[in-house]
Amino acid sequence: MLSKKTKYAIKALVALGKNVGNPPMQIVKLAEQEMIPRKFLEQILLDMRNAGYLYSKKGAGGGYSLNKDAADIFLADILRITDGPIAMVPCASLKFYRKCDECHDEVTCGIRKTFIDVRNATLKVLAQTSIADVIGRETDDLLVE
Amino acid sequence: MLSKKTKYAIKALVALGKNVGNPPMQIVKLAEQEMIPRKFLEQILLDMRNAGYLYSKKGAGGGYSLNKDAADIFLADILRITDGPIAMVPCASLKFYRKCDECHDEVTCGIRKTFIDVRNATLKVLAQTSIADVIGRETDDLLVE
DNA sequence: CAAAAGACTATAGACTTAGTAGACTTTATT
DNA sequence: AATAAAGTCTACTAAGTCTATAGTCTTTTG
Repeated sequence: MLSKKTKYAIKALVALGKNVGNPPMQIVKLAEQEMIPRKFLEQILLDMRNAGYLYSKKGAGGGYSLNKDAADIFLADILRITDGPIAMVPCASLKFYRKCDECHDEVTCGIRKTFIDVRNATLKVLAQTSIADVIGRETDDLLVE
Repeated sequence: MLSKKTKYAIKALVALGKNVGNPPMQIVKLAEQEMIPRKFLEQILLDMRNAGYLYSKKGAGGGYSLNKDAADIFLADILRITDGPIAMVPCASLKFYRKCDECHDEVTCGIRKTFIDVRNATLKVLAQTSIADVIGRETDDLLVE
């Protein structure tokens, strides 16, 4: 399951993506608008900022804005910051590889092979879906009608 | 991340899959062989049994054996028993659907749409990979050489 | 009847997640 | 220069989940 942290992160990025062109958005406003606990959001935005996805400005008139094009921020990268590995077992992880405690012979492990397939399938979606795509999909239905 | 419970469940099923044709296997033996805490394994096997995947026999000479063909036991079903939903968000789950706390308008939610894609991609692998497949893949490398 | 095995329920401890608190720093405005 | 508006950073707490263990009960075999 996706953590709330990750969901909040995506929602915040989506909101900031829609805010492009306007002055930066304050944490408080973002928190209210997206119904995210303020201090929790604060931490999440910090992480996103430290990872280079957000630009922040202190002081009066400050706030947060995207530091990259929304089309260049991919869900896979966000998930890795907030939730860590995308693979379901550490030994199948691309970016957070770790030997499984229970595993004796990794080379012949049938479980591992299967979960590498799962990881690849998941990544095919998440590494290609950007915040811009998520925003685009929100209005899909409206466009069709 | 897959829980230990799920990993143990898969390992146990694989071991029992290899044991087909022999007398049923006792919990203690299975636990030792697969290095799984005995009482924990006990619970897991019970779950699998109650879900119809295992047959158990009490008393002297008793133990556990598969109740279905290893080719008819799919990882997706096992994961659902041990870890619950396969989707990363409840609102994208096929078997454990639940509205997301944070979600206002599910119909136009771009996040949901993306994670339905992820779920489908994951399921495409997990719902088609059986315990027999996992066993088969263990020896893949040996066959190639 | 005794021993072997599984069935079932409860509980404890460790870890993770979600959320809160507070003190500090930078910037803009007056 | 003073003040207020904002973000930064670290620590902490509460609740929940996961892993594992313990103990008692039931069934089956010899």
